[in-house]
Amino acid sequence: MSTKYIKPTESELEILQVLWERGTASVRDVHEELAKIKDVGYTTTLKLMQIMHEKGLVKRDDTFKTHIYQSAASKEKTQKHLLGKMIDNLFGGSSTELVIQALGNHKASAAELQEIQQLLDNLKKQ
Amino acid sequence: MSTKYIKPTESELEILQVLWERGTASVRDVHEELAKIKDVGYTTTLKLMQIMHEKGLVKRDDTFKTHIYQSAASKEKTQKHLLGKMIDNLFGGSSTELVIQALGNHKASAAELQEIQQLLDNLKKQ
DNA sequence: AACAATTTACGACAGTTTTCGTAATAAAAT
DNA sequence: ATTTTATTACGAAAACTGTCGTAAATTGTT
Repeated sequence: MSTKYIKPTESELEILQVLWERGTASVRDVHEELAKIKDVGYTTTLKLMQIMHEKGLVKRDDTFKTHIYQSAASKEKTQKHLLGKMIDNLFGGSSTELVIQALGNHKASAAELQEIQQLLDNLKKQ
Repeated sequence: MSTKYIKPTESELEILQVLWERGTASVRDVHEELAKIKDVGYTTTLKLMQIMHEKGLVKRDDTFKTHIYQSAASKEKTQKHLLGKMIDNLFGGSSTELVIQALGNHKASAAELQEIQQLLDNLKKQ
């Protein structure tokens, strides 16, 4: 495969977040979401999304004046990639170490713990 | 607290990695470690570490000609911070979702699963 | 003391990221 | 049809990252 993975920047990730949530969205849609959490101009969001399109991070339908964007990669795929990178960079390649840190710091609800338990049981059966 | 956390870049993380491993190190020490895994000039490593010092990412003893550096933050603290950021940015604030992804993708050994199980049992008791 | 080697300091440059203003274009409203 | 509004395109600039060369300062060697 010749498709090289491109790591989204932090701002790009914020935009992808919105796109994943909505499926498809215009620049205006995305911008209004972002404006809730940060102070940024409309054309900044536009430019960012145009660059993301050049990079291949997003696809878009430009049939109509208002272009409609969507993420090129699924949320899961991106999570997997970035997580793998972080495990290598910060946790010496040990996903277990990362899991322990994640569980140790943030407290999960009983239901969430149950979910993890189930996953753990499955892994043990192999 | 007024101490704003500064996110290390990827190159800075490579340097921190060495510092965490060795505790303290000179630029030369760090550079020789990095030279094993990447092709980079000495002054590049030096400059990076100087900038890290300005940012407060590392401390140094410049009593002698050869300055001795060490990380300003522990590995655990940095892991915690970056992990938290990733959970917010990529996993909608759910550490559980991250744990599931991490466990699902990378296979852990039986011993590691046991370790996670133990941690999970502890969490359940609360 | 003179020379060589090591280290830091400094400046510069290319590439990327984030920012936004202005102009051009298209659509909608009057 | 004219005017207003919304959107895209484009260019530019500031900030940051990663790169290294050269000079200055310090230490070590002969």
